[in-house]
Amino acid sequence: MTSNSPHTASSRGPIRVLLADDHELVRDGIRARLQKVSELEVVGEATNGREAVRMTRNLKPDVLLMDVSMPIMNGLEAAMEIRKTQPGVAVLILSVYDNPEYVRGVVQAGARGYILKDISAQEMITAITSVASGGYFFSSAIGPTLVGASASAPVEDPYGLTERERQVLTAIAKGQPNKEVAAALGISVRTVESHRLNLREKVGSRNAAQLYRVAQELGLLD
Amino acid sequence: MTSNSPHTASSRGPIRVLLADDHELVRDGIRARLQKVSELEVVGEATNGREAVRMTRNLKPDVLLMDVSMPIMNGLEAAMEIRKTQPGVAVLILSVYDNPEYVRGVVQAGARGYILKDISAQEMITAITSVASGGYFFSSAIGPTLVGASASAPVEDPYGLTERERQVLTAIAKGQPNKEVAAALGISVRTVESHRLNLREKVGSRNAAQLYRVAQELGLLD
DNA sequence: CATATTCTCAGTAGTACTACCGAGATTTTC
DNA sequence: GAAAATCTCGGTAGTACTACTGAGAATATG
Repeated sequence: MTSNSPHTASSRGPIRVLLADDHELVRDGIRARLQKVSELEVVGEATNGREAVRMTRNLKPDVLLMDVSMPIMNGLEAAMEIRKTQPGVAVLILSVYDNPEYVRGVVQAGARGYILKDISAQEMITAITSVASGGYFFSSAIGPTLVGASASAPVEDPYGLTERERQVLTAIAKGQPNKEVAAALGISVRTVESHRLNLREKVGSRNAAQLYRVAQELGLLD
Repeated sequence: MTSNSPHTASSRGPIRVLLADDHELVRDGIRARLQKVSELEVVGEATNGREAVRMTRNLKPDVLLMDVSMPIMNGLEAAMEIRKTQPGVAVLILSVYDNPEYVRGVVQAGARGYILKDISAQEMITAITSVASGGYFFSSAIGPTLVGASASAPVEDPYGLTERERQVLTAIAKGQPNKEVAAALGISVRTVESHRLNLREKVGSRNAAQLYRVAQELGLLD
């Protein structure tokens, strides 16, 4: 419950924002957006990671809104540096990639949020307010990533398994030997073995050890 | 980038909030907090999960601010139900637990945020605004959890496995039969069998099928 | 230095799984 | 209504895994 002096609008006036992006056009666009809101104040602009770190030290903004890809020092490296030296500054990462891998890396680097560049003005303002007041913010598009895939998409079956095969696979993944699977499904052990053989062929695994992976991949567990 | 009609303050007036908590005291407290802000409107109060689901259907709030622990139907079950029937409603979970396990479960259940009950009024308002405008919000205290163990925390080993056992387990999880594991590690097949036996004992699984799960749990794969 | 742990390996036996073959019954598909 | 797919089950054989006991060597641990 240790909150690093979260920003409260009433206590300190406007939220001070430092922008970091190597494209002037993008910076201008963001600045134009944020200027419309009185609670936000853009206190500076950096064009690369190193500059962002230095300016953060001098300007002490509440929020650093920073692009991931920048010359000299990228957003992730800068975020790590800032976490170590200026932990009170909330870093909000701006990116064009909705790649799942990125999000994890960004949070690990110490960022407090991750938003995509196609975000609306309203959402961007909300995101800045969120991280300034001590929270974590993520664009809705990358939300499912937080859980680790499998959430929203019902998972396509790339193996073409039949209903019965999925039942057998589920039981196997739970660790049940053929005898128990047979009893549970009311069929012969030999039939279970048949299914097992077909399963291995379809998913391309040599033995039972890997069937768990597939079962999980198909979302048969939970 | 499919956003389920995110709330924009300018377009639809105040954010409509439905409260769900079995303690009247807590509801009163939240209501008192939110009433101070003109952009928020509490449209109803539910005292359990089932009621929350029903009221959500009728009142169609923008945000459902809901406790996890409630009688009849808890917050997680309610969240899952709402995701299926009312995906447009952003569920924000309120909890006293900062348990890492909970957060994942909550997001998997379809919630758009997780805040602790010791949160400040300012933060709570920000959180509601965040999820209403299409984002995900998490209290700062539970932020590190989002990364998912494996990174920041070196993953506690609840089974007390030795280094060698982890090596064997990793190979087994990849689907290698004992003979190959033995060859890879330069030891006898019998030794691998010993490790295998010890592994099953330590992690409590009957056969190889479940060892994959453990390997993954310990982050031995990636 | 005694003790404990880990890693190593073996014997024996039983159970489970894998790899083929074939085949009847039922349902779905064209 | 024929063809294809699915689900069912059996034989035979070989390989892999499980269970239990025992034990030597190297490495911590106290």
